[in-house]
Amino acid sequence: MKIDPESADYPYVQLAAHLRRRISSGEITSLLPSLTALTQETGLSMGTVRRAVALLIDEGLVVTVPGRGMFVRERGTPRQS
Amino acid sequence: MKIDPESADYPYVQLAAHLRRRISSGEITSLLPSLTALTQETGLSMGTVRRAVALLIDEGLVVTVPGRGMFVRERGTPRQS
DNA sequence: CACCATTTGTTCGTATGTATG
DNA sequence: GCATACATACGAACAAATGGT
Repeated sequence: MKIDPESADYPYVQLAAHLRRRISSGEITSLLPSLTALTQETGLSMGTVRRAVALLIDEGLVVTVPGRGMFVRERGTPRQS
Repeated sequence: MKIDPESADYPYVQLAAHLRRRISSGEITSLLPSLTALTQETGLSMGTVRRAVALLIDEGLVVTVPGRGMFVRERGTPRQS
C-alpha cells in the first residue's frame, strides 16, 4: 500500500481506510495481515499500524487474538471472544 | 497520583480511572492538568498519559483544544468544538 | 514437559507538526 | 516571532498468549 505523507489525512487514517476497503470488498475475508506484515507493506511504524487497527476494532469491524492474529469480525459475533 | 506497576490494570487504565474520579467528584471542574503536568505527577510517559485521556475523550467526558488545554465537557456540549 | 517462533499489547523517549495566545 | 499545549509518528524494548516442535 502507498502512504502519502503529503496527504491531508494522517497515515493511520489512510491505512484504516485502506483496510476498511479491503475488507468490505471481500479481498480480506478472515485473517488480516500481521502487524509486522503491515509495517513492511506500508513502511509505517508498528505503533502507527496498531493505531489504524484500533480504529477498526472500535468500529467493531475487527477483533484481535493475542498470539493468533487479527480477524474480520463475523456478523452477529461479540466484539470480544 | 500513584501508579502501581504491580497492578493488574495497565497504567493508562489506572490514570483514566483516577481522572474520572477527580472529575465526577467535582475536584476538577473545567481545566484539566496539562499533559506535561500529568506526566510529572504520574511518572508516566507523554504517550501513555495521552492514551488515558483518549479514553475520556471517547467517553465524551473530556474535550481538547490544541494550544489551550483539556477541558471537562459540559452537559449538552458537542464533543468537538 | 520444556523450548521456541509468531503475534498482539503496552510503554518509553524523542522528534516533528499544528493550533492558540 | 515565541512559548505553551495538544497530535502524530518513530524505533525500540518488554510482556503475554498461542501453537508447534
